[in-house]
Amino acid sequence: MPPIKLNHKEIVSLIPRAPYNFDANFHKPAYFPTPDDDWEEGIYRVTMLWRGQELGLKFENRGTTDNPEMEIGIYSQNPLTADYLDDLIPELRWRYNLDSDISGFYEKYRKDRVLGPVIEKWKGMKPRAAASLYETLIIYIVLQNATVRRTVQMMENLFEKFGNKLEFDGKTLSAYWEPGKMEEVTEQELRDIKLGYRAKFLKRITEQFVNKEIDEFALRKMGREEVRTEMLKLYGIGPASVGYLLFEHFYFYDKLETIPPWEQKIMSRLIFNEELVATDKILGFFRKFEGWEKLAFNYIWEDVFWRRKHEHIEWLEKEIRL
DNA sequence: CATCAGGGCCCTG
DNA sequence: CAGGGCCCTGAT
Repeated sequence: MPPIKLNHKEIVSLIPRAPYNFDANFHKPAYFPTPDDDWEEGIYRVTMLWRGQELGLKFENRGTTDNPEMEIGIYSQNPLTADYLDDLIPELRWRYNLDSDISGFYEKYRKDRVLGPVIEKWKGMKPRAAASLYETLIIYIVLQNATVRRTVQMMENLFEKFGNKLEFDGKTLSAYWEPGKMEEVTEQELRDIKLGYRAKFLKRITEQFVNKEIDEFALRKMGREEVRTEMLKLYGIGPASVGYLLFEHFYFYDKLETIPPWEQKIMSRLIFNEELVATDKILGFFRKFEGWEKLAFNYIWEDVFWRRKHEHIEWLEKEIRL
């Protein structure tokens, strides 16, 4: 299938709440790569499926961390109406976390021995959902019990089978699909593209979205515990996936409760300079960042993956299993 | 060659 | 609440 050309373009300008670090928010070096987006300094391109339309988005940095501004090129196959755009903008503000206020975090921990320097370096960095809840759940399912290479393989197979390719601004990127498209296939067809036992999880979750049993917009208004309870009802979503969802998708910055083994190894090195420290001890370290435990964890985490881009860190390479 | 664990989760006893 | 099984892949 040749790519769909998105020849119409609208431009909007948005001002995030300061501080907002453009590159640290659009590019997350700790994530495995997916074919739906593309980053270079100051420019981020991504596809988006919104209200039945396939879009190409090009974000360009037009400001600074303390005085942030961005221009967004919105590419589409057919012209977009003013109503459509009015509805899209708030969604972009949510997905790229333009509005949440993290100034309290900086005021409190600016002088912290461990966190202070990292905050200084990455001021204005936040988690961002980027994708819809359905799309994010697919990612968490294929992450489970798999190495990065295998996760990448599964995502590629999924995009190949269900997604379209969109061409805009000289690039071709893959787009996600409506749940209905995956609903049509059998579990066996999903197994055929090497999803293994995860095929059942995806089928069941897809069904729940097709039947409109999950309302992402209602979830965004709920409190943390309520969201946790709702997400745990999803077949194939357990405590580890929920831990990521709460922070990365629903922007709860507090309550660090569990540390998966992989993160435990890396945090042991970063904080205690030891090979392996008990999770209780690591949790104890983060307890002092009350109300911001997850965000504190995330700053230290993202920092080492950014460093990895231009610095060889031997022990880290061993932990990143491809 | 066979065996095993991996950015988990479900189900059973 | 502990432990087996699960898809597939690369490491040993």
